[in-house]
Amino acid sequence: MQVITRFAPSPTGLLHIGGARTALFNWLLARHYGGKFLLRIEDTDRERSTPEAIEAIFAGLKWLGIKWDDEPVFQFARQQHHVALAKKLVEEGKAYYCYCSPEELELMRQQALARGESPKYNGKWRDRDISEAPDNVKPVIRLKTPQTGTTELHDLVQGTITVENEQLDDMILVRSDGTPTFMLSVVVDDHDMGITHIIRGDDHLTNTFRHIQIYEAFGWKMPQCGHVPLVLGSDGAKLSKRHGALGIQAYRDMGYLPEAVCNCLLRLGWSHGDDEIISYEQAIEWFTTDNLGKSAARLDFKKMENLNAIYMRKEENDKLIEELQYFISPLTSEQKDRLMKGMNGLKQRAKTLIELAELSKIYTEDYQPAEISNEQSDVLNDIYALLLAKSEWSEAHLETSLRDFAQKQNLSFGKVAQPLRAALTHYKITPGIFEMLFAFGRDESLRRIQLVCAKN
RNA sequence: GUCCCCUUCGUCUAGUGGUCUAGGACACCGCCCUCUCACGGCGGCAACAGGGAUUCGAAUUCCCUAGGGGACGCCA
Repeated sequence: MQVITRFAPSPTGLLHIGGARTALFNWLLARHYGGKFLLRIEDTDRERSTPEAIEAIFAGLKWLGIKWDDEPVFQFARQQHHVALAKKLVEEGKAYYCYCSPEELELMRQQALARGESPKYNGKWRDRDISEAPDNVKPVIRLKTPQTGTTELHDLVQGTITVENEQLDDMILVRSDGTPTFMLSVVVDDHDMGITHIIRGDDHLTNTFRHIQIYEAFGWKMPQCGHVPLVLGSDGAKLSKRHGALGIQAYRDMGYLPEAVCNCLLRLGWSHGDDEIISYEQAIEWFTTDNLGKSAARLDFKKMENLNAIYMRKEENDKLIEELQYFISPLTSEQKDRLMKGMNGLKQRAKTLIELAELSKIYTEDYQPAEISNEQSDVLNDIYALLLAKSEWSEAHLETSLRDFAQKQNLSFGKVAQPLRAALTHYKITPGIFEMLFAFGRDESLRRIQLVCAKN
């Protein structure tokens, strides 16, 4: 049997970190088993669904490197089909019309609450004849669910969970305005799409028991479910705007690489022994629901930064320069050339692309001479003479010459390096001087040194 | 209120009855390397929520308590 998973967000806001992790898990599971990963946009809430949100979902997934198979399914377009199936259930006696008004239901809930019961529908129209229906109320369609016994879920993450059927009420399948509810649409769509495995947040856990009852009413096979705990904010509270319920786009804007974000998300609630740095390929090879954790995890930006730093160091220099373009103004070919030559030293000093962009100013900004002391100026004059005589301009050769020079002058290498650094750039934190000399090139390096010498 | 779930270092986690005086990673601290800052290397700090029970033996099984989370919409 082919494994088919899906990610089914509602386009009512940003694609946040929790949703991204859910998508990642489903994608990895499908890839692991050589199956399919489908995307379904649950746009049935016409009030809150927006084209911008749909676009943000597409863009977010693409950025993360999560590619879905086939065309996305839009749930709204399938409404007629959903309703038709609900009506079929009514004909079969498995669902019924309910004429309770919203006010009546609200009262019902409050009364149940007052009795210490869970606030649920009391089944008023379950066995009542339609002839008793009031004229002024448009009915909803409710599922006739079992009132006794239990419903069992064999969850891939949580294990077997049992709920008393009396805890569940007759859920609404079709609203009084004739539109299907989420409960109905999800089940029908998952069935029609051939979904075999669903990984989703455990906020859906109780919904799943309702889904099971709908599957049973239709006589369909229930997909395998795995409910993963939610991602919490760094303070352990539910994610809110304050601590990271940001759109995935925000992580890009903070200068993180998608590989690092995915790696970080992967380790939130999933593990493979002591492995920490896990490539997409390895994740696909290793990912199953067996090692998904059961407890909620907090998002740690320090760890995300650390991972990002690791991925940046591993990244090819030209790729990094490409990524950098997102944060800086267009580069001239000369600037690009310098950056290429100096990137090795820069990328191990930055944790994010934003920091890298900041550091890269050493090579891209206009030159500002730095201040040096008279003593340093003397040394610098000698260095200038030394370098001027050089035709070979490799890092290794420059290092040999300058170290040799320091030794002959009986100077600690710091005494040589400091004025040279100051002459090349006014930045205090920089890559090593040999790399900088190399990146700037012979002409520019000498020009800068000479300028400082002349000034003093 | 009712139901469901969770609980190992500050954080993410390994751990499925004996190999645990509990391992790794991030963070933090110290040392080394060193031309600044980093990278890197070495070392340190630091946890089985509490209480019972089962067992020769429990982080691992069971029960209770506490804490946290989730769900209870004509939202998804």
